[in-house]
Amino acid sequence: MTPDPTRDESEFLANYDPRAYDPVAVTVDVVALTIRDGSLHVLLVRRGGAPFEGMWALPGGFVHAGGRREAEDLPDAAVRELAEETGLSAKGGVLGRVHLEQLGTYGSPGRDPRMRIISVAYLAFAPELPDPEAGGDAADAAWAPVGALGLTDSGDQRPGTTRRLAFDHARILSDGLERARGKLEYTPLATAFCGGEFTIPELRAVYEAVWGEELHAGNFHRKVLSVPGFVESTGATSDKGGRRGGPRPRLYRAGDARLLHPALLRPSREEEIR
Amino acid sequence: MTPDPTRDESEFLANYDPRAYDPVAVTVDVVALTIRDGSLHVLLVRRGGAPFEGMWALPGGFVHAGGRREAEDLPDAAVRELAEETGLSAKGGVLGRVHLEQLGTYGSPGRDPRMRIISVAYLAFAPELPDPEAGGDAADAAWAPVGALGLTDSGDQRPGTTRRLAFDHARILSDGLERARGKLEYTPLATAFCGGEFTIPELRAVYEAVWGEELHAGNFHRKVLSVPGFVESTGATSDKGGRRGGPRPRLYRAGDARLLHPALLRPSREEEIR
DNA sequence: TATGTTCTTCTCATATCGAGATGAACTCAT
DNA sequence: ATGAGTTCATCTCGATATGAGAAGAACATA
Repeated sequence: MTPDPTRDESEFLANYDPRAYDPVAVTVDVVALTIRDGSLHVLLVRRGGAPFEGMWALPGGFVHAGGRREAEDLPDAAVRELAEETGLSAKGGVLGRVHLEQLGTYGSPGRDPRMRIISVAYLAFAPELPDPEAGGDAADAAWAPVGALGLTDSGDQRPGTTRRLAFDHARILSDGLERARGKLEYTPLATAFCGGEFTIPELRAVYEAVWGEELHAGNFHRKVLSVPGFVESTGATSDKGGRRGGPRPRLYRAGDARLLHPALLRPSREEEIR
Repeated sequence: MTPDPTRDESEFLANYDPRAYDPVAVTVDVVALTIRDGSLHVLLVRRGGAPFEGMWALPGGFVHAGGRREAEDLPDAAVRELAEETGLSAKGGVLGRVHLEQLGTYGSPGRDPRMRIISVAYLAFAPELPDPEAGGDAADAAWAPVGALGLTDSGDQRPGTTRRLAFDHARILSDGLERARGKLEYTPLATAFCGGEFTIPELRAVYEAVWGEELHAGNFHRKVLSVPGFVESTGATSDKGGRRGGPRPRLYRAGDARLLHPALLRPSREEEIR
């Protein structure tokens, strides 16, 4: 995409001093979401050092920009920090199936007391993962139920919430949740929260956990099967019925659709329209 | 959002050396879109210096991070660069009504031959604006018809295109166009391309220019009026008929909706679903 | 075995959409 | 001034999608 510099530019580059620009650092932060016990959880680490020591934060850290270490791309930095701070291995299995997308960039002056820091936030959807193990700069790491973090619509945390989030991470998490809620409407990404094979009720549980409201089981079932490419049947049936009874649901896997058409709109949008 | 550092942290900050991190610079680039003569145009500048001297690029530049100059927020930097390089004044009038939103961040190693540069791209929707005047680092500035840039789906430019784009700006522009196309579906942002008062056919022309396909006039009319809060009537009527005839259309202004419900879906989505 | 739960498929009324048609209002060329 | 062609605004009609509810079969648990 970027052509090689011409010979004229080589001369220019030889005299170029990167230090002539303002000092600024770039970090990545990851909003990693999963479903545990039927409710939405986010991966958090407890900070082992200043600033905000002892508070909880999104996993993340500085991007290797290319000074002493080898330059790494932004998504690679996100996966590396996720692995370093939580022990969730990127190799093959565990992090292999996660969906990773860029969420947004947060760079207000003063968002980090150390210096001017621009943070590129990533959003990850993962099926149920094992408990994380703290590493790197993290004193602790855990899946935290999103509902217990007391997030408000404005991106703050309600007073009295036990796990306080460092920096502007409450805002980043709020933006990530809203993005996730929206993406479930018009993309098949809910399947990224499930394993390789799943049932329609399991898929419905994902929607209910992310959207925070119950859905009409019959209509949801009809809708999922009527959207082309959303899911495809495996022919098999789950070997167990539901925990509280009911017939054994059939098994499906993710289809080849990249967009849901027509979309699966959440019921209670009326309020947020104006 | 970010609490003040505690006393412990003040001590930490006193010993903190920003230079310990890799040298990296942060820039903003702006994809400014408008409708001219019924087709979609993007604001471009011709580079006055290396690298890529003489090629066209999105307006943008380095963020004042807070070293010698005062630290500025990212959206402020976007507006400032837009004003500096194109002469479109940010004060009050011209740039006052533009919609600005963050598009994404581009930071692959090697995207800029000078050093590791992380670029935060912004997307701007503007009503018809005057011709820009080159300033700052720009040798020239102009509204370029998007259709003449030979953009492919993969974010490259077709060979033979006259105006070649520097850096990865073809990719950024492609992403911005796709974002704009999608936003028109479920938000009332098409009104940001119109003036304070507009007619339904003018609004339809915006959709047709951005989506690149003709719409059914009757159904579009019914849809716009049926979505609550999309437009509201001024009671007045345009003083002229269409250029090629027809009755004088009625005038409307933007309503108070922030989301279109139900959405206004583009017809030819079938292809891009898989 | 009895009871309650859940999966899956229907039904039906309502809402929305795509395609086409119509009449009135207007511009432009003759 | 007249006629031809264009466009606005509204309506119709069939096809499709949606929300709410119902019903039967399969299953877990007591």
